Amino acid sequence: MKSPSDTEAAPTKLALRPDDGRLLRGQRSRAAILKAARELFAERGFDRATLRTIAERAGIGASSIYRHFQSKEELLIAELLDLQEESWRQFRRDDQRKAPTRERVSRFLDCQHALLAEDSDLTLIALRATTRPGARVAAQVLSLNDRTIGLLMEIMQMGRMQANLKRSVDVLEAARVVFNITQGARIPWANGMTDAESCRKAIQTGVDLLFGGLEKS
Amino acid sequence: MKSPSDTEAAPTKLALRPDDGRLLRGQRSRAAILKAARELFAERGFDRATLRTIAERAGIGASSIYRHFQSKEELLIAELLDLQEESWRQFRRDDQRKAPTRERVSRFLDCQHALLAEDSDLTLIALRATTRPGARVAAQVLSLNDRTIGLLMEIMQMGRMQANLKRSVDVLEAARVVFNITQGARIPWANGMTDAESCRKAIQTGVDLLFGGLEKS
DNA sequence: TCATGAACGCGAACAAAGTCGCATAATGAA
DNA sequence: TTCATTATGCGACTTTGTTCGCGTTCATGA
Repeated sequence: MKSPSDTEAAPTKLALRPDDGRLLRGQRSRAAILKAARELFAERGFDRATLRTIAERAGIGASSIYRHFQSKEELLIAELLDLQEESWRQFRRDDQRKAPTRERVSRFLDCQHALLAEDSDLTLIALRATTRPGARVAAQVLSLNDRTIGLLMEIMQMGRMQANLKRSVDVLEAARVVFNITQGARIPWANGMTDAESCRKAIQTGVDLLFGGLEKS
Repeated sequence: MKSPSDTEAAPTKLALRPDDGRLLRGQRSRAAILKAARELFAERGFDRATLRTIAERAGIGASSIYRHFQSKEELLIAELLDLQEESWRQFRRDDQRKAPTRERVSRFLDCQHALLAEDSDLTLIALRATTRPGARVAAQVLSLNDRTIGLLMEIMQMGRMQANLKRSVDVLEAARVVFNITQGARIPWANGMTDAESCRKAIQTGVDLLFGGLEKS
């Protein structure tokens, strides 16, 4: 399910149309574009899939894509949003809220990894999008990241309450660190320097390190 | 018929020319390009600085740039390489090898931050470069990252030896985590979501968390 | 019925990175 | 000198994401 723009900073739209009308045509097009894009991204990878090719397969003109998306990257990001939702759903489905925090975090990351590991372009383009300050994709990815961090924070906050973690821990910062560990570990993987499994292990090792700490106590 | 000497041992140059000749012209051009590029990047930012503008200011043709660099991004990366060296030099200049590991790491990161904080494009484009698998820029940045990680590892290894850190710590992984913390913290900053000082604090907080660990002992 | 306005679609055009084939210049060998 | 070689330079061209202006469709309100 998606409702990406709840409040559109609305300049007060003068006349809202009911959900039916010529919007249907638009929705069909949007779906066709996304389908074609996902296929072509899977076949050739993001950079080799041309907007003109995508448009052709979707049966519309290339420039029409911009009626529905603001940039090529947004085509992939739309997919990433869906995938993240899915991974969170999977996590929640059999999450043991009373399990040790470290374990819960670990499972959360594994769920995410399992879905991302199927398509390195998702990671890559999301990262690239964050190097476009001001663009909508950048904001989208950044806000997606914030949601991920929020979920991690939630888990860790619960652990802190249950005296599972140190009282002094700043859960927001801790969640950020965990998130950064995953992001960092995925870069070499997305560049083909390591395989998905090494990436997963790197993430888990990093999390273990963070939980245990480095200093002698 | 032709190019019989194109065996596979590429590194062996078939016909070495002395260091002087028309190479001088090339070196001058290369320097002029870099100078023009740095100026224009500073004036307008990376994305708004056009290769043709850079070429014009450097007094050569746009396509000639590709005799010296493989991509626009490489123009910035060259600068980043210099800057990193400089930051390491600064760190070493008054590094106290006997100081607590946490402090040394902290200082290392501050040195790095001080130089990077002056130009967010450096961070941004370096990150973007890592989303171009196969490109030379990607390899350059990745290898630069590895060097940074190596230095961090060196510091932490020393700490481990001096019983400053837990024996069980995997210093390579720990160094990676520290590095990832810095990378992750810089993304919101480069996107204008936070200022340089918040970025610095985020890094330091993250490192503190990592050193102390999350779990109750 | 007809004007209105909004969402959609399209081809042409633009911008800018990157490629190609050829020209030039400098060097050493014959 | 002359020739071969090689680094450098360049303008025309290609590619590709994106913009623009104009046309089309269609629900609504008078």
